[in-house]
Amino acid sequence: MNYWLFKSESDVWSWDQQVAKGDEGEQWDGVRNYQARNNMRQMQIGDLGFFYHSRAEKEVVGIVTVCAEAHPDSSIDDPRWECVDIKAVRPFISPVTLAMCKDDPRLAEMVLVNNSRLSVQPVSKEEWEIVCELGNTAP
DNA sequence: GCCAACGTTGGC
DNA sequence: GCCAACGTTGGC
Repeated sequence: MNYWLFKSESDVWSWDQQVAKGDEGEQWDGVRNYQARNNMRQMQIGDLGFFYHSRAEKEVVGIVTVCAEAHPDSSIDDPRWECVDIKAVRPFISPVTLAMCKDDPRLAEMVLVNNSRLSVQPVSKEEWEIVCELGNTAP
């Protein structure tokens, strides 16, 4: 059981759109970065992830779970790119902003804080619990 | 809207 | 295999 973080600009694919997909979920397509893809290849069904809105909001807004393991990305005709399917689990009671993560010394090693460009990233169990606590949300 | 940081591409 | 040029991301 591993933890991850998925980034999306809310005007491209938002948490509300993800929620609207329900238990069916949606493929996390459009990733064109090898590191991000490799992270998705390691995901297993049942892994949990944060859903993060980048650019405008810069905050974690919800929790998702992996509901299909890595498969070819149907949005492009190029076998190099794969993606997983994710579905919404629950929203954060209060969103956790990037600023809050940067302000918390326990999250100094978090990829979100250190490598702002990676769009699919691993989260440690400790970081997972801290961010959930900051958002008053069950881990 | 700007621009720094980063990743990718392609010429050599 | 190197690296300059280019495109994109995402914080500010």
